[in-house]
Amino acid sequence: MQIDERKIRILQAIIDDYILTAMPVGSRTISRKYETNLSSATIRNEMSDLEELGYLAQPHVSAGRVPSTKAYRLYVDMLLKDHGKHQPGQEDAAVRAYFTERVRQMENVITSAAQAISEITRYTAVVMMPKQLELRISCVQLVPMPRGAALLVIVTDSGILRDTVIHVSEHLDADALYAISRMLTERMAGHTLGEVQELLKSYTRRAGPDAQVMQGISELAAQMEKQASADRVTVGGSHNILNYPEYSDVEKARSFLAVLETQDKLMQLIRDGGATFTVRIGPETGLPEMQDCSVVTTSYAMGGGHQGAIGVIGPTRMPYGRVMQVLSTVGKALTELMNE
Amino acid sequence: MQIDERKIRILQAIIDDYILTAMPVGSRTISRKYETNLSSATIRNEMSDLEELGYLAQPHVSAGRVPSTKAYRLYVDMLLKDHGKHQPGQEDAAVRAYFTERVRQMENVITSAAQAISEITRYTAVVMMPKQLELRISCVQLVPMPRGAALLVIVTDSGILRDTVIHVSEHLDADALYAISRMLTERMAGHTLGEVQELLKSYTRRAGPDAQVMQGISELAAQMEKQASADRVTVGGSHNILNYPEYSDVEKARSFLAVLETQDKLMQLIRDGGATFTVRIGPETGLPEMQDCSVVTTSYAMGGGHQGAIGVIGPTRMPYGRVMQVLSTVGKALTELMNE
DNA sequence: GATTAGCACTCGACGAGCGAGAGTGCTAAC
DNA sequence: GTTAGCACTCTCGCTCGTCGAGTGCTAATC
Repeated sequence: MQIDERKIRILQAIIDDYILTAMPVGSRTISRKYETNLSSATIRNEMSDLEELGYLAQPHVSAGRVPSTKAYRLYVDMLLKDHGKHQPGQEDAAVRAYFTERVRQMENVITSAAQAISEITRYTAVVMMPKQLELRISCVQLVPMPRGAALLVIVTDSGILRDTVIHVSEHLDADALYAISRMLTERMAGHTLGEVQELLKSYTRRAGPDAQVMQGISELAAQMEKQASADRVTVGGSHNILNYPEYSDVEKARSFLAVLETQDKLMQLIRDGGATFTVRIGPETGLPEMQDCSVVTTSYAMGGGHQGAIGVIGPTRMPYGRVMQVLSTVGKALTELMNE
Repeated sequence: MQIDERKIRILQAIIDDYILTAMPVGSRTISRKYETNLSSATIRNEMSDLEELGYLAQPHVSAGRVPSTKAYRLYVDMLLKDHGKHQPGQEDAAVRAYFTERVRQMENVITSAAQAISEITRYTAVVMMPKQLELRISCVQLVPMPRGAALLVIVTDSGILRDTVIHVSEHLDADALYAISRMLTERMAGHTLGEVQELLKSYTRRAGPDAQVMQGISELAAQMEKQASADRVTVGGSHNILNYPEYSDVEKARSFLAVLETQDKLMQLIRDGGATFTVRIGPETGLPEMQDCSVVTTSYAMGGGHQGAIGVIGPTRMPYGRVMQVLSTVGKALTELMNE
């Protein structure tokens, strides 16, 4: 048996309705709401065919039909084909506004992006920031704090900054700290985090008034390098999942949330699929805990040819079109932001 | 009728068992596990008295007893009285280690603290950072970025830092930016955020090569002031609540999580209760959504006489002793950190 | 040959009814 | 004051029967 144009139309209607209601769809529903010129009996025959072809499943004999993974696959593939002629949707401007509104600080782009996406889509969002080797120091600054403490700030050329509190001699006043900062910046600017650590090894060995400072820098640099040398991933709106009836079981919700807290599983979920959209449906995610979920991802460009990824995780029953629209808009905005 | 020492002992046993199991406690359980020299019948009589006194309730006639709000109140008040002689518990060192391990960066103390507390206690943690009027600028720094962009960083004396990306003239190289940074810092250091904004108003009006920079500073300062002038509160481990059977109903869990996302309700929950411990049990929280929850809070000292608050939210059935122990330890550590 | 009306059939949801078990309250004895 | 004994109550889990949604099949119609 072959799938023809009418079968596809009906399948689409079933998926649309199921996405809306999360309830098995009956033949009468389709005949009344979508294909008004066909009787329920006809739809029934078509549905029976579609089931035989593997696109539909019945939870039990007297329930309506539910789309299978294969059906979603078809549905998404059709969407993806259309998506080339991505018309800047009605929502586009709103999404963009909402997103840029939220992302102000360089340091928090990732987090803000995840939050924005999750709030717009009402699903769970993940944003991945690729590892950055070769992070170069741009500026080192000691900021005076009360009682012999100082805030040590290191800024890199890509706008990542870290700080930590260190102890310094009480004799050093603001001017002295400033002088040290200038000296440090001059000496370290342009060097990678690794080089700086290497450079400082000799210092820390011989004791001296600056030893504290140098050790602080060394530690902070090490920490920054460690953080930057791994892909980092943030999650936004993790408990949006509770809004959907497929997760009205707390146990399921918990195992879902557990996955989100496991870095490497999360990585596996949004592992890069190329420049354009990737959609993993149900079992395609590769995680048994995510059987009923789909993951839609796309990428954004960081400087230096690196690629980050953003994605949405939700029930397989997801308005893929809308989600892709949002992701695409945010992805573009992120790319611009990173390279502006 | 009066409550005597034995009644209290029995009540305590009931509460302890209920905290452990979350199941109504029967007379036989107490007689076997806690008061082995008394028969279940005796316990039954005592329980009947305790119920009359308002300390116990029965979900239904043939179920065991469940402690009432009043019972928890008594229990907690006794704990609080004992807590003066706060023996540095066995866990103390571990908690402290775990906490300091997590809190490295000044900028993220609040978030890290919330996470640490929630991970240690397995409940939901809230950390409040009091508003800071009079935030003084300590340092302004422009860090070169590719293609006519620069990262503007402002650091305040209390270690808060914010950054934003601004456009600058392409003619300005690293040295020039550094010179500007020095000039800016010299001029602004020691001034409050408000003053700086005032100061800059004149600048932004007359156009010039620096107008971009000045406007950037002004905007960032405004943003920082806005953020700092309100009490800020962060939540950690929000979905720990799903681990407890009283929230096995998704609807309840959702309304719980909704409260956590509402700043002012959250504020209301941990609004300061003085230097020492405050425990709000069930209805005492003042929020109908939190009927079955208790909130334990304590405070930590920031510089300048300001007080922040940290707290734990969990089911009324909570090991109050342990929670207070943890909060006390973390509170002290925070105070030290803030004033070191 | 495709579409449709009609009808028997299937199966889950829901409520009623029942027995088992847990735990109580009361009484009488110690 | 404490305890053993017993009748009583109420929930939980089970089965059973009814209701309704939705199907598949057949025969009639376009």
